[in-house]
Amino acid sequence: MDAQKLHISLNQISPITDEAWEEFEQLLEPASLDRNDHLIRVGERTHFCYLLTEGVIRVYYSKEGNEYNKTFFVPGMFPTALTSLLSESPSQLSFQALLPCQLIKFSYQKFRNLFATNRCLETFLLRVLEGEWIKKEKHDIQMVTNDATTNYMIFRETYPGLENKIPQYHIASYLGITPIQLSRIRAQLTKKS
Amino acid sequence: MDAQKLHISLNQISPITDEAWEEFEQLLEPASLDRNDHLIRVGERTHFCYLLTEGVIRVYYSKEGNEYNKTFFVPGMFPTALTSLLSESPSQLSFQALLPCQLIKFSYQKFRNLFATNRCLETFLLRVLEGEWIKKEKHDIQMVTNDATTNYMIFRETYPGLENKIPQYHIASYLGITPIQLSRIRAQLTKKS
DNA sequence: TTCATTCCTTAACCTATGTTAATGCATATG
DNA sequence: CATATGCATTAACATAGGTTAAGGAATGAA
Repeated sequence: MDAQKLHISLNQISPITDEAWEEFEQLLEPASLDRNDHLIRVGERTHFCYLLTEGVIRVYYSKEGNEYNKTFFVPGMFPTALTSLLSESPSQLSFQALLPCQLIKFSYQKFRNLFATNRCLETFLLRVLEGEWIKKEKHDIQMVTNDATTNYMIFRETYPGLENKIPQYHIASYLGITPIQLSRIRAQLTKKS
Repeated sequence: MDAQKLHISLNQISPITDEAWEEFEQLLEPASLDRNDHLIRVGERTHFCYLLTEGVIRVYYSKEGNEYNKTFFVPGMFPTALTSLLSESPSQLSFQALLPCQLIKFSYQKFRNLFATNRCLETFLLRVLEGEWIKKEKHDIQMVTNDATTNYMIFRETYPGLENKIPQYHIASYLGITPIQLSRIRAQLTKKS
């Protein structure tokens, strides 16, 4: 993805002036991950924001040896450990590439330094945080109020094509069920149709 | 709660200079709610931030006639519809007093207007958002990785004394189970001890 | 006091999901 | 090619939790 396309794409979230963009553009660096590489591991700190342009990343937390997938990032999203970044504390979550990934990264600190002269960037950040918050709230409501079958169907709509690119057990973990139960659900769905 | 005590208390979240406090203090207004009154109903917009000084407020979402308790606010917390406030959109959540409540409220817009001259207030807001985010993340992890019995015991530690002040079915809803199941859990816990 | 309302508990039964284990099918590796 | 490894499926059984329904304690109103 070239810089101009990126500017247009980010503008849709919140307008960024040409002057702000010129400064911001200086901060951008490409990054890439192999399959199964970690972007961030639990307990690590991060000082970068990321934008995913290619691939898939899962976010998960671990407890007593088990892993729980919390969400997936697909191109256009920001696979950034916000908690860690904002509060300068170790991440409670891990971010792992499930497919080879291409990203654009930039220093959060340097980004913040631009706020003084470019208010629109601060507004942009707030918009992103709002968006994440709203998305999370919606997702939470969904997960609680629906059964696993419904959530599986919503998953398929939300991430078209993804179910064929990653192992089923990652999807099961995301749905809060075992791979066995997911298999039962899939069997039942194909039987019905 | 008088203004000075409030300043000291908020200072612990993020420092607020005396000058900033003097301006901020002008915005504060008292508010109160009777038991079962709503602070915000789903679909409404809000333009105020609230600090709870007395009482208990539940946050819930509704779907197909059912209500799902998401969290409880106790004194010292900010029962504010952040999503609605930040993005100026209707709230997806409702806020209801479960006991008579005393609050302090202030206009979010007027508060933001102070940012230009008092950077520390903006930092304060960011700290609060961070805190909410981190708390939510921790809570989510808890709810997913534990069974209902464990979460019930955590509830009792997190909100000491609360379980005797509000109906059990609100607690059950918070735990994601029916009042019947909560009753079974309680019976089992007393049997064991 | 009596009656109604609210809410907690208990029982009986049912369903979704977890656990363990066996099978089979890919794909990778010697 | 033969074997190993990773993953999805299926079956059999166990358990947590939902549903319906009934009863009883507390509270408030007539």
